Amino acid sequence: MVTIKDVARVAGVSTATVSRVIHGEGQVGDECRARVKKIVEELGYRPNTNAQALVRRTSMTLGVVTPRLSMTFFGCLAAGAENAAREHNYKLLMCNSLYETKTELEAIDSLREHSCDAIVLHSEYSDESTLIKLANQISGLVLVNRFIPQIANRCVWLDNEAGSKKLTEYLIKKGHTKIAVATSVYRNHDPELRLKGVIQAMKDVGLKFNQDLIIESTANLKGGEEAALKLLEKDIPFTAVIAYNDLMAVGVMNTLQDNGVKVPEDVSVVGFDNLYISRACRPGLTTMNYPVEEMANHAASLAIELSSNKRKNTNQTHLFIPELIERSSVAIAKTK
Amino acid sequence: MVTIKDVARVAGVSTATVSRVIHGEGQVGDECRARVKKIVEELGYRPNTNAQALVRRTSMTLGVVTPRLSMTFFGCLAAGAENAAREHNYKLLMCNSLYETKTELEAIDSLREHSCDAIVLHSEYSDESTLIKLANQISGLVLVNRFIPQIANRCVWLDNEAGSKKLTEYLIKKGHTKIAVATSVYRNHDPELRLKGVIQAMKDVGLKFNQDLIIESTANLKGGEEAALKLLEKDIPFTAVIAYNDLMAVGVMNTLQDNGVKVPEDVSVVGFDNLYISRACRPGLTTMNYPVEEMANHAASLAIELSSNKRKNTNQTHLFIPELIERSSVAIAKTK
DNA sequence: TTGAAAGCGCTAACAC
DNA sequence: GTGTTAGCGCTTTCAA
Repeated sequence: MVTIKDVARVAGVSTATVSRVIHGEGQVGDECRARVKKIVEELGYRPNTNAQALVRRTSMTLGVVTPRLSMTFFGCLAAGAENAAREHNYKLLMCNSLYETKTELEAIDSLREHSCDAIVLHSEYSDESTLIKLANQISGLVLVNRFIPQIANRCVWLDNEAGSKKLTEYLIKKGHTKIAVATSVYRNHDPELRLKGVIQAMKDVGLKFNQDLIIESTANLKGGEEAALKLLEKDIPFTAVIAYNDLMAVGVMNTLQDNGVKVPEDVSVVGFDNLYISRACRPGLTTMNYPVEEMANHAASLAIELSSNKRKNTNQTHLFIPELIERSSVAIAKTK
Repeated sequence: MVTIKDVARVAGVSTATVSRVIHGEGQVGDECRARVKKIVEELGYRPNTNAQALVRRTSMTLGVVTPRLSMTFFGCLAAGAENAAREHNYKLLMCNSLYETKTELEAIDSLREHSCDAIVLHSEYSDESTLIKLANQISGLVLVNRFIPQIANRCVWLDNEAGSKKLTEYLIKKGHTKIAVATSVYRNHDPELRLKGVIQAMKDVGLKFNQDLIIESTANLKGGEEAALKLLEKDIPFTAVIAYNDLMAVGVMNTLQDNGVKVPEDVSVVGFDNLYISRACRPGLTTMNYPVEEMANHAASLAIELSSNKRKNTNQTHLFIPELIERSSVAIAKTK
């Protein structure tokens, strides 16, 4: 390993001078600068970031904590963060929290051991007080999926409720009044907010939402399949189903079709997130776009700037609005 | 930030003793050990990993370089690596190479600056000599998708050719003889190997492969759609199409069906990878399982053990065999 | 414009 | 059993 000392020795200067040349700041004579640069090149010298982090007390790394990297949604989140990190010349440290508060906290601790002071966190289960405490301790911590008023400027979030409301209004405009909802068994933030949006939209036009048409299931393909089955068993008429997310929606669509229910002719189905899968399934799924990658990019930049004091903590929040993606899974409601 | 000195001062011992207690090795008196442990707890002391990395010359981090984290396949790869990293108490440093050799090399350089000496690399475009050189420089470098004989023990790979052959044999057994192939425009390793498997399987039973039935396109959903269109235009009879991967296969299936071709009644379609999408699409896609997560886990462990000399470099290679996943996209060939 | 030197937080001989 | 000490590779005053 070639160190700054090696470069200094070969160039016949002090390490301080080499350091100045490397960082392009500080006064260095032209001739000297050129010589050092040449040696750096020849020797293939690259500064050791651990040593730099030690003395600078910051390591130019961005930590990202998400539940599970193998889920497309979180892969996209990580990709967005990576992008921002690269632009800022930061490295990306990744941790899976596996949907557990304990693992999540451990991940953050281990990130801090690495002097990693910019952190983007997607936390579903930790409670607000824990998160607030954390945010107050770590100036570069940014949440990417939740809004907590006390730390508004540290939240990059999507208006789930408004999105869900918009989606429901779209369905109502198409004549749907008997609307079923396939939601997540874990009724935390997002599921609850999205459900709220549905109910509000219906209430706004004087429709009353039938609570019996709420089906709880796991928030994935299989959960969607199971939800559709349960729904069919109930034998309550419905002309549309709003799934918590795209994965569930596809499961619902498939099972409905397998049971002779035509989508969208008999029943319309919509999802949320606009994952790759919503383009691939048949019929193409109408859904709300969740600009995760863009949001993660924004969150990562924010975290980096906050942690390096390039941006001061204000009261501004960072709200994104989902937009409707129309495909082919919705039709005018049957009037019978 | 609380340092080892703080702990030492409060506990009335030297930093060496604290260090011994932290790592549980070296002789320390029981009473003293207990006192130090208590103080560590009280003060919330956590060792600074940058300082540790500096003196130990190794940073307990695993670097993973893949083309693009937002692609499901690479997300799964990263998840598998994360798992192994966690087990070894390593951190995970992620880089996107964006399918470019230059970015890839930069990523590896920056990983090395971090004293990150265990690296898992999914490289599609770099040439063998570059990779061999790299592997010889970095003892903890492991390739996760290629086999290069000179560095056999550093390769964790899937037998693409055998997998593709097996898949083709399955199709032949179902009576298919007119088989089309939708392959990637970038005819590097995997696509070439998989194509080879197809041709070999047919040759083995005395069938000759019609080169006109090879369609090149991008290796994603859209590419599959385009490939199907081109195939239809050619107006050459075929009863099955083997797509380079699941994404293409789904595109092919959808476009075929949109054009009135029934899958699998008229045409059978198969993919490769066994991504989530192959379960979600209709009909369910018959495909070869690519155990990425497991392979990445293995590769990461190997990289870590190699870099820390816990395992010595042998001539053993690390080969995985894909297995057939039967779903509903294949039927007996029509005899007409 | 350049160099000397202190020190970031930690580990590991070596001494006692 | 425990402490002293010399660095790991780098940055950054301060002095020249």
